[in-house]
Amino acid sequence: MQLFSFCIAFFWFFGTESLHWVQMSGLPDDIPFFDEPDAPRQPSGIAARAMQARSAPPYLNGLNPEQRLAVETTEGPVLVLAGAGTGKTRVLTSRIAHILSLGKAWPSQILAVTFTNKAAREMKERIGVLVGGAVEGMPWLGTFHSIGVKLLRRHAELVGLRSDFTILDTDDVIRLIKQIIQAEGLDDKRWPAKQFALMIDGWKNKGLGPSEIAEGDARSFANGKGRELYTAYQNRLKTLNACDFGDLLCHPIRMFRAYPDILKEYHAKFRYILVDEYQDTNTAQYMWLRLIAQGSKNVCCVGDDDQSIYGWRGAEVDNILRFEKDFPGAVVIRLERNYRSTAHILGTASHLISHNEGRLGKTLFTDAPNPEDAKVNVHAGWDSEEEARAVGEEIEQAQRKGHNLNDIAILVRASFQMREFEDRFVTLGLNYRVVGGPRFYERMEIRDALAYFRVVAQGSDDLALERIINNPKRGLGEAAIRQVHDYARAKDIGMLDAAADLVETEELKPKPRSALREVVENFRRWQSQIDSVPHTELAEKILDESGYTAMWQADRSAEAPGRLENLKELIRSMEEYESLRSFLEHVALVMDAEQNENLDAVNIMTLHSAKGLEFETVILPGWEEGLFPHQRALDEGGRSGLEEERRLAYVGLTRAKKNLHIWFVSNRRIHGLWQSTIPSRFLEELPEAHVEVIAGGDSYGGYGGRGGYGQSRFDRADPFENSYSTPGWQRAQQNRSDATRNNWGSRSGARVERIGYGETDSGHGAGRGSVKGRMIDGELVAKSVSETPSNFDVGDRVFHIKFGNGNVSSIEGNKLTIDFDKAGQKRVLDSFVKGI
DNA sequence: CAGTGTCTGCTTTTT
DNA sequence: GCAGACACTG
Repeated sequence: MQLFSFCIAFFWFFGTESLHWVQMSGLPDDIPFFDEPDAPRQPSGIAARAMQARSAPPYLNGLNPEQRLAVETTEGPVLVLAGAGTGKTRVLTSRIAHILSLGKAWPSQILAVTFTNKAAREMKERIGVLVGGAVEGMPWLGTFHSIGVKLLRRHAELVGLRSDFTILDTDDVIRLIKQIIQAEGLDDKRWPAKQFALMIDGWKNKGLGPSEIAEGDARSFANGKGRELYTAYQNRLKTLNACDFGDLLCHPIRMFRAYPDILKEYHAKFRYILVDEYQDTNTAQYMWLRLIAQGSKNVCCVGDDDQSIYGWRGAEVDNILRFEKDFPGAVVIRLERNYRSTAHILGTASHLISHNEGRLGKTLFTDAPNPEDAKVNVHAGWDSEEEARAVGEEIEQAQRKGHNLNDIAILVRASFQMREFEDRFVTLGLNYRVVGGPRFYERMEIRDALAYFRVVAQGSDDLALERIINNPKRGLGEAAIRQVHDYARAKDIGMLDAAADLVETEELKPKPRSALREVVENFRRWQSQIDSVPHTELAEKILDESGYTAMWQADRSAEAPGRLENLKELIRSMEEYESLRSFLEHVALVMDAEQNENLDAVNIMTLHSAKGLEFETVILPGWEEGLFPHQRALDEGGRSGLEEERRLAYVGLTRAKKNLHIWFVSNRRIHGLWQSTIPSRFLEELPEAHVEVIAGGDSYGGYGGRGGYGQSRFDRADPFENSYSTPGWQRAQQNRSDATRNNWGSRSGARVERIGYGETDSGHGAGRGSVKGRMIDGELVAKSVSETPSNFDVGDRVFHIKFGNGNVSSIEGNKLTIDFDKAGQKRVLDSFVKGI
């Protein structure tokens, strides 16, 4: 491990412009921290005089008064409400630099928590710049999970683990749960492992162990066996010496509660605590923080309640709203001076978010309004094809004017929207990158390779072994694996050991027996080489000798070369680590890979993955009811669901620095069917003063640019006015529940208002059961709709608002396939056509 | 035991 | 409309 903290003397040096860190002795962080020296003394003598003589240290220059207050209020609880683009990270990093330079704490006495590895990495880098490179001196800067791992490795035995426990990812967890469900004699079709994994995740997000979950929740799965299964799962994890992600938070909480003396040591240790993105903390993280923060009261949480968009995965906005109660005497500092966006963009975003209730309230402003700035553009389009076409044209135009594609982002609500843009950009030959797609370490071949490595590093990692025992195919089918599995269970040993035993007996059929023997011998050999062969070399050997590489070389499919390339990349990336084991540790927690930033390309991503980023030009397509706000958010989350969608819109708007384009269309293909849509209610919530309505591209006003047939409200001169600022739009709002019933099939308006509200605010987990009920209900509704025989017959002449005239060529329930005279063959719902 | 047809279901995502 | 999961067959 490279976790050496440097003992740093905090002297100001005469006349130096930046901070100088004097590295004294290398004090490994792993030595018991309670032996650490007290916090460094305040500088005295020459150093103190030098400090007084100086003007403000460089990291304070250029901070605005609020930022500076947030940096300098080091003592006591502080909540920094940092609006989008107000210099949040700058405050956090400067604050750390400030604490260090005043000599208030050693680097190892500061606990700084983030949510993502990316945020942690950025923070490390930026502190590095401020303090001149002593970043390793911050051993406790990391994600909640990575700090959790660190705590657990030290105290594993207190929660019933060994310190070399493995961390399971979602895939492993689901397979494990499936086994448990089957072992209980339950039907794993009726009770999907995936669903139960989500429930467990939900419980762990709340910090609940098997004995603490609500009776109703426990009963809602597998005929009341929920609690039993959860207990069995936890026991199984213990025997496997493994943790899931939730445990990385829950185990430390349990440990701190059970061993107050250990908690005390950490109280003494952490003098300053900082938390980034506080609005995203879930209950477990909150409990964790509360326990640790009982020591030093110097807790600084930074966040923005208006950007809380992860309620559905357990985040509690309440944590940030409650801060002042939780930490009496807290200083609340608002950062509202925005350095990112134009006044029009800020005005638009502020006006939109003001429609939410239950916020702490901030209004962003800019010091640098510029009359030249463009207003926010709202575009109306016919359908998603036109949307993609027009956006493509607009981007090409911007490119011709010399804009970088890298500065442009398309932010969508749901990933299916990306496809249309991708298709269009491919035909245009426009570079694009999809941010946040399947990540490197989640690719099948990478996970397979890692499974091999895991078994070599940890012979008892049964989940990993099961993944690759018959991959490449060795003729070890379900039957043979079951035999090994059962034997291992019976003897309470690992599967690899069980396999080793079994091949010595006559129990297996000859073919599987020799195949299994080879597997065992291979792993035994690799295991024996773990200390003698360099780990990158060993990794290559494993993949070659197991036949895994050969399998992909023999594969003639289009992806095979890419997969081999990925495997090479994996081996290459291992070079940075000291050993196979330290590499695996890294991989378990840091599941992300770098993007190619050298390529100039348009960024396409979801609104969620855009949080924290900024772009010169932002395009927000698909602002239609049902898509954004998403129907399911409304169905399952009721009012709070709508507010979260609005915050998501706010996040989208505030990503833009200069140009912001919002799109809505009147026809979109959803689940393969063309459906009419109505503009998002969020459009109505934008302030007219900052918005300009653009009448589509040149194809606007007619279908596919060929124009002419079909009339709709968007045919008029000013679609914006006519569509949502007028009595007509108001009427549409009132009729929304009817419209959505037609437009969105089974997930629909009227029914939802009856069932959906009030009970699911707590997010998934608890909500799941009731959601399921609703889905079944929805299915029934959908069926009754589709079983209603259509009023049309094959051969009927019909008219469709988008496609014009055509003949019905076939009918399935209420779904018609129609040969249109001009638009070709399409499948549409019968409610969208009229007989003529 | 592995390949081919049929059925299902369909937001957002980190660790 | 399409991907992923599952059931059936050689």
